[in-house]
Amino acid sequence: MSDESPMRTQVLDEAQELAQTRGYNAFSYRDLAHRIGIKTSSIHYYFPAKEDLGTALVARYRTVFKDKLSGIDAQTNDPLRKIAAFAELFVNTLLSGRICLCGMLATDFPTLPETVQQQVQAFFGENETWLEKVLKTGRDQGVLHFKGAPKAMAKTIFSTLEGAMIAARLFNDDKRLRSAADWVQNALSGNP
Amino acid sequence: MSDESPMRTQVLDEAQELAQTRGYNAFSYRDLAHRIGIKTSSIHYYFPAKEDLGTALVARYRTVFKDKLSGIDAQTNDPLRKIAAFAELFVNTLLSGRICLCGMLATDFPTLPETVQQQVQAFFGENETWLEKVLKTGRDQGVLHFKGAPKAMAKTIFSTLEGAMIAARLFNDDKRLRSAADWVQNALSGNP
DNA sequence: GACTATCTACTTATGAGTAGATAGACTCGC
DNA sequence: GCGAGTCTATCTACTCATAAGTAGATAGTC
Repeated sequence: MSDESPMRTQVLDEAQELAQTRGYNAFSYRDLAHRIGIKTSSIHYYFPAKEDLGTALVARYRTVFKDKLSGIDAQTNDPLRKIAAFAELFVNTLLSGRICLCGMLATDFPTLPETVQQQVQAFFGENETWLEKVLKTGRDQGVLHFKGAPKAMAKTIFSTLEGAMIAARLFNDDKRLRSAADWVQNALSGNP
Repeated sequence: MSDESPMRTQVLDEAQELAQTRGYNAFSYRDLAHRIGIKTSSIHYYFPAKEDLGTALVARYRTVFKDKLSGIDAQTNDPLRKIAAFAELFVNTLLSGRICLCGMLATDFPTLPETVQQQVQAFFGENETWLEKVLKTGRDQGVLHFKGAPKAMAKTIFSTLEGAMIAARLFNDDKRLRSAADWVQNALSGNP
């Protein structure tokens, strides 16, 4: 039952898609089993309880996302470009017909097992810390312009992107997310 | 079974609280019945199917919200104050331990009955139309400053507030929503 | 023979919804 | 002004499907 088992990965993949489109409470082991073509008991073999599946799901998502942030850092040093690339991650997720996994789970929050709640909070924290650093550096360099603490600004930007994703899907309109992302960049770059 | 039946209202009240805290798929007629102290069949008497309950819920929410917008319009003509009062509606909801009903339902969107989906979209539309008008007037008067179409700006502001509510609850931190609201106002008022 | 991965077959609880009984209030004709 | 029927709101008692999880058989692999 190694972490790299193809079946385990497939279960996580399908679970992630369902969680990103329907939410934590709106998919079941049954749904997963049907999609994959196995029995629910086989899923219990890899993830004894749904909590285990949820935890593994967000843990993997966090890892993948951290790698993407590292990718951005490796790609450019320009703070404004970093913000643009960050927003692009969200646009790409939306274009694949999904919402950010942790955006979905954040609305399901009170119904989640505690270990999953902690993972979701950790995801938000990591992203906001990354953004904070970019914002601070950018302001120190004089290329980004905003009032108040970089941490507060980071939280607001992250919230805006998460909210815009949800609204964009509601109307099946990517432009909503795009224009939210543009607004953020415009405001930070100090344009009127 | 008139719309003003106290029991019907109580069912809607409890359902709304559950929907605003847990989401559409995470509450049942059973939960409702337990809370109120009646049997599930009594709820079916007022709302034959969950879809009926969901539709009535959002319909009522829209009406209440429209009244609040009218209240703001009656209270002030200053566009910036209107925006502030609008944001205040969200803060108050959050302080009562809830997320905007339609923010919750927007993430549950693909799992909702069609009639409920339409209601949720209508709610977003109404709010954004109201905001759009305020933004347009404000810019024409020279008191609000932003690039692009008022409609696009309205959508972004609304998304930001919805997203910030969700994130604020995740960390039980009202300040997240407050600082998002402040940022919106700052950006619109043309401060750096 | 132990380990891995899967299956069949089950349990217990829940969810949405239906059928039909009942008790009390309301009303209409005599 | 009273009784027969009707309406309102609730209940009991079900159905059928699903959800999460368990026990234990089995077949292949190391």
